[in-house]
Parts: sequence; C-alpha cells; structure tokens
Amino acid sequence: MKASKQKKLEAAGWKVGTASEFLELSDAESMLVNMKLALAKEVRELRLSKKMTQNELARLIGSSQSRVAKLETADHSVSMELLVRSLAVLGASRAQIGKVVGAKKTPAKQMSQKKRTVKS
Amino acid sequence: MKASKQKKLEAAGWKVGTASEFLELSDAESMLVNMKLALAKEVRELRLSKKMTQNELARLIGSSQSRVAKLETADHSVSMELLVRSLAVLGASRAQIGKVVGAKKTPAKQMSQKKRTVKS
DNA sequence: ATGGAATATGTCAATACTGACATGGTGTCA
DNA sequence: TGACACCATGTCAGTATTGACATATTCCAT
Repeated sequence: MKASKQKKLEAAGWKVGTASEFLELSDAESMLVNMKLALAKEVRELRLSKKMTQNELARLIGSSQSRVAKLETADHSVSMELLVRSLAVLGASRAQIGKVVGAKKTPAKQMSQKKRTVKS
Repeated sequence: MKASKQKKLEAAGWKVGTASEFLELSDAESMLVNMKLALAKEVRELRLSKKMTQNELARLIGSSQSRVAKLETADHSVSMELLVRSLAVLGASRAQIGKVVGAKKTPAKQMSQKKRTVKS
C-alpha cells in the first residue's frame, strides 16, 4: 500500500537526492519531495531577503517559530499547502511560486555533504 | 470586503459562510484557493485526455473514485498535496505543474453560449 | 422507459498536519 | 563570563485530510 512507502520515506528522513538503493521512490513521489525542498528553500530566501526572523514570519502566517523552522528545513511534518501559503504571505505571486514549483532540481551546485561538527 | 472575491469563492463551493462579515479572506488565501481550482481543472483535463475514468485514476494514485471526484471539483477536503500528486502520477512534469500553479486566473474564456431551445 | 457506467455527495475511523510549548544549540555583544 | 537573539528539534492534543464505503445523480446506449 501507500502507507508502507510513506513509512519508508519517514525512515529515510526525507533524504531524497541521495541514491536510494533500497529505498525505491516512485518518480511522482520523489518529484513531490523535490518540490517541497525547492519551496522550503524559497521560503527561507524570501524571508531573509525581507530581513525577517522566523518568529516574525510565524506571526504573519499565524503560526509558531518552531513550525517555520520546520518549514524551512522541509521537515516531513509540513504540508505543501503550508509551504505555498507561506510564500504567498511573504508576497510571492502565483507566477513566482509556479516558477519555484516548476524549476528543475538545483543546478548541481555541489551539494554539501552534511558535515558533522565533531565537538572539537 | 471584496464582494467579487467572495462571490467567486462561493461559486466554487468554498463556503465562506454568510457570516463573512467578520471573515476576512486574505489575498494569500484566495490565491491558494484559485491555485487549487486550477490544479483540479488540470487533473480532470489530463485524466480525460488519457481517456481514463475516475476509478482508474483512483487506483493509480492509490485512492478511491469518490476522492478523485472531490479532487476534480476542488472539494474543500482535498489538499494541495493530493492535487499535485495526482498530476504527477498522471505524468505531468514539474514544469507543467509549475505552469498551472503560476498561471493567472482563467482569462474568462467567454464560453460560447449554446443556444438553448427553451421548451417554447 | 431500463440498465449500466461514470461521476457526485455524505459519512466515518485512521492517519497526517497543525500550533503551541519546552528545550537545546549557536553566535554575538558587552 | 553572562545575557540575549535566532534557529533547530521533540512532544502533544486538537484539527484537517485520507481512503473506503454507501448512495445519489447524470448520461448514454438499447
């Protein structure tokens, strides 16, 4: 069923770009995930460009700082709806949002390999 | 409050309720609604273009016929996520979906008024 | 008409998403 | 050093969304 797949997604913590050898993501689903990542990134960029804090944006969309943080990190607990709503509230036009949605994956900007800060 | 906006929303089945006097619809929210309407319309068109039945699409997305019906009528009980997922499963590319999301409202395509032979 | 296929609408238990809160981490300034 | 602002993460109870099912409606053949 679909639930099983969802479960696998969660287990993977939304890790997507990374080859999912044993994690078979359907095209549609990986597309969804990538869209969310793009939207999340855009939210952060738009917010920062307006020199806003997460708390301020939270108030603006009637939510809390923690949720905004999750939004921007594309946490698995945030819906596409909330992502888009946030962009809208930040003043993004439909055209702008459509552009983000339709944009291809990050142009190979050499994905940074999540460094582990090892308590030096 | 903007009566025109409310009218359109109500026409689309989005209950704004009679108590709309204190129910302020933000621009962001009406934008969300319009996006959903556009996505719903696209789902139906794509499905029909593939000569599929709602039931077939339902199986394809792991859902039921009733939900697909609600999807296509932009019922308030369907999320943006499901709408986009449906388009993806129907084979739409990110670019295509982005186009729908970013598209301006239907330019009032003056439907040709089919002459109604009214009883007479 | 009658039947059947496609679509629409209502309901419901299960699950997903939500805002709020607590708490921890990091950087900065004095 | 401490105090403070900002961001991340975990949890939880309330709400929204889900698939499934029943049923109604529309449409098109026969």
